[in-house]
Amino acid sequence: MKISELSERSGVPVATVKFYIREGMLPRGEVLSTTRAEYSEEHLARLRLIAALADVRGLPLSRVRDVLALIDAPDDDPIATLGRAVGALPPYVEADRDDYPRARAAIGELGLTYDPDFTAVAQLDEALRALEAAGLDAAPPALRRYSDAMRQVAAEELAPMAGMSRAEAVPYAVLGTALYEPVMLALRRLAHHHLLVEGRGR
Amino acid sequence: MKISELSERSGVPVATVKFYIREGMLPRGEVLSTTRAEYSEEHLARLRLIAALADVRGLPLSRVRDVLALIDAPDDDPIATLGRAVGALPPYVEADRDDYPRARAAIGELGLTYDPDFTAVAQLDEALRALEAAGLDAAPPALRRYSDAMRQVAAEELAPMAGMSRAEAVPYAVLGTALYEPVMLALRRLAHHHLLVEGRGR
DNA sequence: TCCGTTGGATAGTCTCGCTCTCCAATATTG
DNA sequence: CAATATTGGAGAGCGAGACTATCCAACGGA
Repeated sequence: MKISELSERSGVPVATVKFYIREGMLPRGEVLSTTRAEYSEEHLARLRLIAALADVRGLPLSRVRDVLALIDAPDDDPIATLGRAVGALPPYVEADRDDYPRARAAIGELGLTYDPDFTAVAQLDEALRALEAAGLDAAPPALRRYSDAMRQVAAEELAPMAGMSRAEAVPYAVLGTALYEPVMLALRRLAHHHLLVEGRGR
Repeated sequence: MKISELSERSGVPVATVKFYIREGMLPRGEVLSTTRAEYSEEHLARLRLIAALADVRGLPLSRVRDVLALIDAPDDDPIATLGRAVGALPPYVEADRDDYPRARAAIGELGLTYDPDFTAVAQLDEALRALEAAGLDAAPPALRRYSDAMRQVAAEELAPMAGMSRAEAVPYAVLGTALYEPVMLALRRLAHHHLLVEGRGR
């Protein structure tokens, strides 16, 4: 297909497609002549992935680039690759330290694995710091309700990955992490609403 | 306290504090003389709230303003106020339509309350659209694992609100929604990691 | 007394994410 | 076959957002 079709089918303006190509996020189409280049279904899928991360999740393009780079070149350790890939998603923290006291304590009490190289540890530490600063309860007992629910969810989510190659697993896991998060958060808010409305109605 | 102390205790640069005051997000201190103004603990709390929403959650200042406005002037219906307040948090959607087919179907099957005025409905619809576009499973059975977990979490979270006045409840609910979300997401990622590492170790 | 700090206003800066303009070459249409 | 439209590609330009730097007159502390 030509660039105008690619644009129509993805909903991304032609000028923006060109911009993504220039930025190296989307490969150039196969050049047929000076005024023709052919784009494949793979280009479309890639473009939709970029749009999903950038528009739906609101990732800055620099983060989208990071995620794409990890998808393109997963290294030998798929767990480490996955860790870095989901680390590119919000909330953004600089993993500059190697000691995360709040997160370490919480993770220990909750029976999870503490690995300072995994970005989620820094994210948790930062989130707990913010809770404390705002005067909300950040102690392990209050966190238990979240960790129990999340372990259950995580176990069900990982089941489909059992039969995948690592080349398939990384984009799947990144997309899944990125795109199910808003679903989960919306359902939490809807559950609050449901409980409040129900409580008032009676 | 003076502005320099306010700045130190909050970690926000003086120039930025001035900027927030100019933008009307933070009230001016009580003017004592041409070169002195007195800031209270409430100013500090407000500033920390702004910093939590803007820095930790990465909200655009326009959204922070929306949240603050709702905290400052909750209207007569606390549930509607709460709905609009959490609607100011990401993910951002314009609630322009009044029909959200995917969300409506999912909410119906999951036994929740469908209310098109509640922003989370639009957020869910958008999130499901993105899932479909990416080829991931957005059907109600796949969503069940999230809704079950979220209902359980939501019920435990609402318990402390029973004894609050509505003036207390709105900021509490907004802050809680905003600040526990990253905790929950980090724990989900940690649970994935834990399960993967554990599975590999054996 | 005198230097450093303060509150307050204005203008400047930097990044991001496009979007606009241009161009020559090629398709398409009448 | 001529006239017109469209294409791929490159560069510069732009508008929003969020600060940040400069300036200034008026204090206040040593």
